[in-house]
Amino acid sequence: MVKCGRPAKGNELLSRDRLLDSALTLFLEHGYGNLNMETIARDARVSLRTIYSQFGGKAGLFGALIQRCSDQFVTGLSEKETPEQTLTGFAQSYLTRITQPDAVRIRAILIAESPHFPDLATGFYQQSAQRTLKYLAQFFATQQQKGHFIELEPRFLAEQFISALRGERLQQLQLGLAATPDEEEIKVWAQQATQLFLYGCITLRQANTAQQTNLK
Amino acid sequence: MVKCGRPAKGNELLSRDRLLDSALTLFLEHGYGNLNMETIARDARVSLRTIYSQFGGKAGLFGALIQRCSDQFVTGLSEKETPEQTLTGFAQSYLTRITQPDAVRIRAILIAESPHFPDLATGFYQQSAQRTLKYLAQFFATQQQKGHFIELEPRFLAEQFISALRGERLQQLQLGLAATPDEEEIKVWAQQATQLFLYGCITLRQANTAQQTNLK
DNA sequence: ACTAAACGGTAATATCTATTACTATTTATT
DNA sequence: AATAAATAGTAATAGATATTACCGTTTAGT
Repeated sequence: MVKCGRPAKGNELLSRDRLLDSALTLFLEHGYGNLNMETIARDARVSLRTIYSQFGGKAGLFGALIQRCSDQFVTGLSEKETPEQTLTGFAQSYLTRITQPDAVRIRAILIAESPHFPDLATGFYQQSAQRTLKYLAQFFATQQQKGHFIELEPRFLAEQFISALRGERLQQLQLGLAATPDEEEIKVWAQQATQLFLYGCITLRQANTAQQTNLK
Repeated sequence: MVKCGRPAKGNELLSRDRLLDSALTLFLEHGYGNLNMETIARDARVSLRTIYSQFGGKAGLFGALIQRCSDQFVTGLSEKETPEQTLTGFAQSYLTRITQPDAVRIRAILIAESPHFPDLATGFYQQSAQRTLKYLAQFFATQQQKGHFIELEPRFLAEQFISALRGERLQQLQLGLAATPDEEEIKVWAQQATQLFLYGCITLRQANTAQQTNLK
């Protein structure tokens, strides 16, 4: 017989967190359709009834999970000396996050289930990608005012920069065809992608300088 | 009672094609896990036994489907007057193909099932993406010899160009958050992405010219 | 102390579905 | 004509699983 009964005061959220942790791990491992509730309950040392009373069912549990980890995908910028350094720094943080196996997996699962959970997909995207894009766009807008970047929609620049960062490697990661890059690989990756992108949107004078000094 | 029995000579492949067509449509609509064999059999006016004797099972049927449609994702280049025109033309063809709802969906399903069908994912990627990237890399290599592009790995340039083309919009499409673009949208999309990319890898003299003439 | 709330554990329910079996039918092959 | 091959249609098999029900236990609130 294991300890059971109404939880002591203060511990009310303990089992809830433990449940969410277990469920996240298991969903990442098995995906949505191939994971059964009993496995979750056993792993979290929680009764099936508790899951249903707290989350309403499998879908509710999955939704709560996605919402809880949406924030982890937001990446901000920290200003450095030059725009290039700022963007390269951002690129490294961003790539480090989204190439994590768990991050790749959660995206894949969400893509797979998005037809069944359209609201969840929307919420996740707004909480993660949209916010990151907003920070980037603000940065580009500011730099444009300083005359450092050509006059294109800041939002467009932000989207294209993010897209340039992802690269083909992320597609391969998503299909399980490539290994998670280590820190050194990400560094090179971030730098090359950022440079290639920059010389397309930095103003001409600076572009010349950068091209002559940084590219061999 | 419906016609049955051994098929007449010449019609042997008829039911096989009809089966594959039905299965493709249904897989696209329901995904892999949410589609049952009975639905496929009814839709294709085929018995369950026929499916199992021809494809071995659900997995075999799915595999045959993916292989049959891999080729449709390969896009080649047709040389135009300038590199920019060539790449823009390619961009339009490429975007037109990969933004088709069916193409988006098949990719999403494959991503979702890639843990269960690693070989299928590998085969699909090699048949489609790898071949397209190869064409692009050859083009960049040729242009580099003519001195039109900076000296970076042609393969890297090809990957970054493809990635730039996809843009954030494709992510949104994959999550079901955006509508399929029409021809006009794709035209703008292709042009903007190509230009932004080009001024990062085209040689300086040409970059200057293009920037002055094509960018407002 | 007493009641209600929240829990764990087991089992039952109800449904869904991949796969196989079986029978009757049509055509190819000899 | 006789046999084998390939099919359609129906039903059976076997297994999985989301959800609910029930029972005993522990703690909060009064």
